[in-house]
Amino acid sequence: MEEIDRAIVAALTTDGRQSYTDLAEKVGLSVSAVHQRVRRLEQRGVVKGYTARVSFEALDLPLTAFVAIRPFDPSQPDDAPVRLAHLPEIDSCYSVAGEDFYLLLVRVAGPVDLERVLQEIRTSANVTTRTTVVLSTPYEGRPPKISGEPSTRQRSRPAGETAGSTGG
Amino acid sequence: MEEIDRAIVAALTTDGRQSYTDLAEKVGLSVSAVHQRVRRLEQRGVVKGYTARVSFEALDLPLTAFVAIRPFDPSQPDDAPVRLAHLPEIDSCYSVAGEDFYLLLVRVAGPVDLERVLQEIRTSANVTTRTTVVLSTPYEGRPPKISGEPSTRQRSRPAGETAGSTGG
DNA sequence: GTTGAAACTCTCCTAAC
DNA sequence: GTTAGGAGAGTTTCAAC
Repeated sequence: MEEIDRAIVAALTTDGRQSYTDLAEKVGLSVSAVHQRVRRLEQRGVVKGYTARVSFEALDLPLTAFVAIRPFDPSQPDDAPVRLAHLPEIDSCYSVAGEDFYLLLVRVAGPVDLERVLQEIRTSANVTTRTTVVLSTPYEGRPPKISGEPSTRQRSRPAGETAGSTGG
Repeated sequence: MEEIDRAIVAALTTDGRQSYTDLAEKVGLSVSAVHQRVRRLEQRGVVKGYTARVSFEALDLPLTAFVAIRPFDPSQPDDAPVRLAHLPEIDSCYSVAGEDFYLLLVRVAGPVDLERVLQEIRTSANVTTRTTVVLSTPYEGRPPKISGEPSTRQRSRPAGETAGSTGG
């Protein structure tokens, strides 16, 4: 992807609601050009959507924790993500390498809710849990690398080949 | 916080760029009323900003990993977050309870970059690392609980007392 | 705290270069 | 890629309830 597109994405990650006028000024293009690039980024799925950054403390969810889970019976079908999807306290679910199967990020009001959610996780997905409580969050969800020129970066597919493109 | 404000926050978390017209229709208020509530939520810091949700694969950052760090010398001043802030590959930094001091979420292009970032983390903050590679992400950054009525939720401070309020 | 209307800005499309 | 124009929609403020 081009450098100017990365700059647009970085700007939209910092402020997803800024006007195309501001965006155009930041990346040094006209409003029309920026508008067209943003539409293309959205169509290509590079920009998947927009969301508000919220204060979880203000939402009465001051306690964050990571919950590593592994199944009681590893031979059973592994559908923990779908079995846990109904729990609104789970912010994110990562399938991970290592001893654990999944790593969950949960946000609750306090220890009492955490205990309840852990019980619900265990019973819903038939798993054991190992919980790491977050004490503070120095930073979270920072904008991705603005990066002008990739130097040491390896590629996952041969150069010149693009996924899903047949020439149109 | 009121139920209607929570509904607004939930809607903005799902789509941070929707118009006040749509927002008003969803929560059953007029456009002006919704607009005023959103402004108050922003001023109170409940809504801290807006950001684009991006595809890290499309940004050539397909490899996500959790990096748990702990210092070589625990007696040294603990300023790892600031010493690591210059690394754009670090998405989030959590101070955690347990054996480790911090848990980092990093996003890179591949194993080669991961190795480089790990070395930079170790040298920048004088820490050891234990890395957990993310294989896939079933879901991430889900909207927080919409919640109409808190039942089992405990409070972190006495009812009727609000932080920073002296009567204004 | 809510409503409705007016003024303004921005988005979005079109056309020509 | 750029500039220019313009219709429509959305944002923001204002006065009144």
